[in-house]
Amino acid sequence: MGRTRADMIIETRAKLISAGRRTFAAKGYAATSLEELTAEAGLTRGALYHHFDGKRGLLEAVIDQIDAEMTERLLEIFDQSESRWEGFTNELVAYVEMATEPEIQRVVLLDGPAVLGDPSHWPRQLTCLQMTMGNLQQLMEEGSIRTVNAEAMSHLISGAALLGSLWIANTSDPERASRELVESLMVLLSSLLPLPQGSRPAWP
Amino acid sequence: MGRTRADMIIETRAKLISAGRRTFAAKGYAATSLEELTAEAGLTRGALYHHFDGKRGLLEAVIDQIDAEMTERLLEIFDQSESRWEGFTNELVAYVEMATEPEIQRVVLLDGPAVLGDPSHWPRQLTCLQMTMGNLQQLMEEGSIRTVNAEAMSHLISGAALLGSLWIANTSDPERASRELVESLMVLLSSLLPLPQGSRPAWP
DNA sequence: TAGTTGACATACATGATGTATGTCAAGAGG
DNA sequence: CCTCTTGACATACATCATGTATGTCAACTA
Repeated sequence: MGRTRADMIIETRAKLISAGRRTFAAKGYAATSLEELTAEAGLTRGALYHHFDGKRGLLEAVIDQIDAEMTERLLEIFDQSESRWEGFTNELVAYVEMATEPEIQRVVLLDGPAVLGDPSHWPRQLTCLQMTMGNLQQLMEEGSIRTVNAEAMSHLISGAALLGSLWIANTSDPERASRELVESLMVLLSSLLPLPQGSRPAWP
Repeated sequence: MGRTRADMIIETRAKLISAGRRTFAAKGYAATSLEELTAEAGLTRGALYHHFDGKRGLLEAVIDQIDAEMTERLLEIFDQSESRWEGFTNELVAYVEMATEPEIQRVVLLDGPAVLGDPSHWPRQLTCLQMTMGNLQQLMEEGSIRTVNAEAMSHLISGAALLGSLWIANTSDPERASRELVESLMVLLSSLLPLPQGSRPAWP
C-alpha cells in the first residue's frame, strides 16, 4: 500500500510535464533551460532524458496533455449544444477563446509547429483539429451544410481560428477583439449553409 | 568609380541576408549555426554582429526582404486583375501557393512567429497582411462586399491561408490539395458578398 | 537474502551564442 | 602626400545549454 515503483514513475513524469507546461508557456521553448526546468520539478536533467526523448520529447508530451484537456473542454461544450451545427460553431468560438490562453498559444500554437512541424502530421495530431473535420463530415452527411472537401475546409477554419486568437491575445482590448472576431467568423461560417436556389449572386 | 566603402557594406549585408535565407529555409532557425552561416557567406560571426542585432536581427532582416518580394509579386497579380474583388481573390490564391515555398513557409510562417511573436506586431509587419486588410476596406467602401470588421476578418482570412498552405505543402499530393483548398477558400470568401434580401436561411 | 533491474543523479564533451578586444583599410584634413 | 580617426570586420574568450556516458542506490525477484 506504500508508494509502489510504478507510481513513482507516473508521478515523476507528471512533475516533469507540469514543469514543462509552466516553463515553456512562460519563457517559450527556445529560451527554456532544461536545468532550471527540472530543478523546478525537484529533479535533474537525468530524469528528463530517462523518461523523454530530450527537449523535443518533453514538448510532445506537454502538447499531448494540453490537447487532451482542450478536447475534453470542447466535447463538453459540444454536448451541451442543441444541434450539431450549433455545437460546431460553439466549439469554434470556444476554441478561439481557449487559444488566447498563453499556455495554449505559446506552447501549442507557436512553438509546437516551429519545433515539430505541421500539426496535422504530429504523432498524435491535435485531436481538436480532427474534431472539426469530423463535425464537418457529419454535417455534410446530414445535409445541414453544403458539400465541400472536409479536410481542406477544416484546415482553413482552424487556421482562421488560430491566427484570430493570436491577434486577440496581442491586442490592447481583447474583449472587444474577441467579439469582433467571433462575429466575423460566423460570417465566414455562414457560407457553409446550404443555398436557397439561385440566391447567391454571381461575383461582380 | 572603384568600390566605395558604402558599397562594400551593402554588399556584405546582402551576402549575410542571402545566406540567412538559404540556411534558415534549409535547416530552420534553431538548427542554424551562425558560424557556418557566415562561413557560407565568406565572412565571420563578427560581421554579422556588427551589422545586425544577433541571430534575431538577421531573421528580421531576412523576413523583411522576403516579405518585400512577396508584396511585389502580389501587387503585380492584383494589377493584372479586372475588378477589385477578383484582384482580392487572385491575391489570396497566389498567397496560398506562395506560402508553399519552403523559404516562405519555414522562415516567415513557422519560425517567424515562434521567434518574433505575433506577426501583426512586428516592427515592419507583414505588408501582405496589410494589403489584405486594405483590400477588404476598399471593397466595403465600394459596396462590393458586406460590412464586417476589416481587421478581424483579415486576420481570419490570412490565418486560413496560412494553415491551408502548411497543409498543402505537407501533403502527399500538393497539386490536388491546392485545388481543393482554393475551392474551399472561395466558398468561405463567398460569404463576404452582399446578400439578396432575406435569402440567407436561419441557422438550423 | 542475494542478485538484478532500472530510475535517477553526476560528470563530461561538444558546440553555440554573445561580447570584448584587436587590426587594418577607407576617408578627412592639413 | 602624410597623418589621424573612424568603423568594418576578424579573433579570442566567457558562458551556458544540450546530449551522453557513467555511477549509485532503492525496489522487485527468486
